[in-house]
Parts: sequence; structure tokens; C-alpha cells
Amino acid sequence: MATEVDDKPGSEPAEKLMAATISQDAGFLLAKLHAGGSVLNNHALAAFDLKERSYSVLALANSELEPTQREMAEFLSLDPSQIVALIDELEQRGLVIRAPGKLDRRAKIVSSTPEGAAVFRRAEAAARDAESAALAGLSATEIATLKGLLRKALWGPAA
Amino acid sequence: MATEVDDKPGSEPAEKLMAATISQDAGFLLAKLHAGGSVLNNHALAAFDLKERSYSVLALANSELEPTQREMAEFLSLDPSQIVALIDELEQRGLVIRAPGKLDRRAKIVSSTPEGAAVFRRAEAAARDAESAALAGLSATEIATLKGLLRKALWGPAA
DNA sequence: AATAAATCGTTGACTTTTTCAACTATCCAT
DNA sequence: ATGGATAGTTGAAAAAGTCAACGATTTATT
Repeated sequence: MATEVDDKPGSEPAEKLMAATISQDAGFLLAKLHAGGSVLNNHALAAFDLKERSYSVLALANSELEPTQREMAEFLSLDPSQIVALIDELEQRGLVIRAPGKLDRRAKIVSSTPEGAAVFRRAEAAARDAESAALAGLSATEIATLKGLLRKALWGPAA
Repeated sequence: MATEVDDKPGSEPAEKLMAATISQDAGFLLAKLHAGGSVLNNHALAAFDLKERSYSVLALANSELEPTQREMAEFLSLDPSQIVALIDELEQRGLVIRAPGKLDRRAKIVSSTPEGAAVFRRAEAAARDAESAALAGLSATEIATLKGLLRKALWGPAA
């Protein structure tokens, strides 16, 4: 296997359609850049048997914020039932654990195991590389500006 | 009194998780902002029986670029078979038509009918309003900067 | 010119993702 | 203590994405 012959990363197919008015639409630009980045991201994360979704859950579990499943669902813009499936898989692999919330025993706090933390550290590095590839056309300051604007659009100046 | 007051558009649920490291990830920020914008966008486009996908196809058909289905698929990051379904529906509604390419009779050029153009004009205005709502946290210059950076990331300085 | 190889649109099968309505257990307000 | 809300879970249904094949046409090779 692994006949990676015709993989030309830099050959753009002469995007003539970028002159269309929709190329001025923020929603379209966000979707297209995210689509391209997802391919790189998922490819990089596949080495750890992760996808973007499971990676983001693992990332939240590795924070010190003690997130509940519902908070994860809301933050990741996912249905709570999808969080269940994602955590089920990560838990079976021994990467995260569910613990009942101390104040609210209905809620379940998802936290990372040491194994999960180890996988996350390496996956995070791979994800960073993938992001760099996806944003290769921008300088470091431009990337910082872009992220700052995205955060401000999402959460306001307090972000 | 005040029984119908369960729709609070501006009440953010105290996004404590935005302190997680994943909030620095460009892919995550792009996905989240796009997710939020899609809700507004699809809601606005529903008035014209359109979704983001069919709207973007209609937009390309309304350009003067004479796009083929394959070009649409590539530009919209969709599988060619999905373009078929989208155009089938728009064509049945009389909004677009397929015409064989002049140079290449395999290809089919998708263009808008006058009815399609009329729908598109109104839908475009609605989509613009939805975008303004999604980016309400940014100033006009910030929005311009954001779009410019997204275009540069996608297509380089030539965009 | 003849043949082979590649491309465009299309179809259909298949998998994955999304959406949504229940249900149990627990919390909260009266 | 009772009723109503909320967190997580399950399962079903709808939508979207993936992929391999096929006919028609174009392009490349001989």
C-alpha cells in the first residue's frame, strides 16, 4: 500500500469561481476554510484513532474546568446524545472517565485519565501542525488577528 | 402574565469552557462560528425554501461565470453526486437550468432562470442580514479584515 | 483512423451524522 | 411532598457524506 504518487498538495485547480459574489459571504468562507482544515486535521488525528469530534471532547476533558456533558454539548454545538456516543468510545478506550458532579449528581463530569492526557498531548501537537498547514497562506500575526476576530465574534471583547 | 417569555436571544450561558485550550484552535473557532451562523442563515433562507447548500448553488448559477457541475462541486467542497441532487431540486422548481457545455458536451453548465434570479436577489438580502446578526460583535472594518484573512488563507494574496 | 485512457454527470448502495422524542434519575420550588 | 424542570441515555428516523460503477464524451496514444 501507500502508493502516494499523485498527491500534489500545492496544485490549485484554477479557482475561477472565486469571482462569484458568494465568495464575499462570511458563512461561505468559514465553511470552506473549515472544510479544508478538517481534512488535514482528521488526517493528522487518525494516527491516534481520533477525529475532530473526539479530539475536541478529549481536549475539554484535559482542561481543569471539570466540564459536564451538557456543557460540552453546548460548547461544541453538538446534541447531548452525540456527546454520549463520543464519551462512550473514549471511556472504553480508557482515555476519559465519567464522575458524578459533586453539586449535581445528575450531571457527569468528564475528565481525562493519564493515558488520555498522554494521547492528548501528542494529538495536540499533530493538530497544531495541521492547523499550520491549513493556514500556511497567513503570517503568524495574521493568524493571531484571525483568531482574535473569531473569538470576538463568538464571545465579544471579553474573549 | 409574561408566559411567552422563553425566547431570550441574547442570554449567553456563561461560556466557562472558553478558557479551555481548544478555544485557541483555529479549526474549532471556525467550526463554532460557522455553526452559529448556519442556524441564522438557514432560518433566514427557509422563507425561500432554500438551505445554505441550495443557496450557494443558486448563487453560483446567478454568476456570469457559467460554472459546470464539477466546478461547483469542487468550489463548494461537495461530492459531485450531491450537486446533482441539489440541482435536480432547483431545476424542478424552475430556478436553474442545465445546458450542455459548448466546448465539452459532457459537462453541464448551470445557469439561473429569471425566476431563479428573482429568488436569489431576495434570498441574498436575507442572507446578508443573517450574516450581520452572526457577526454583530464585530465592527464593519473588523468584518472586512476577517473576510480578507479568510480569503487570503484560502486563495493566497491574489484573492 | 483506431484504440485506449481519462473525465463529466448520474445512479445506487452504504455509512456516518444529525435530529428528535421519549425515558430514568435527580434537583429545585413551592 | 408534590410537581415541574434538568442531565444523561436510548433508539428511531431523516439528512448528509462516501464511494464504486456506468454511459456518454473527450483526450491521448499508436
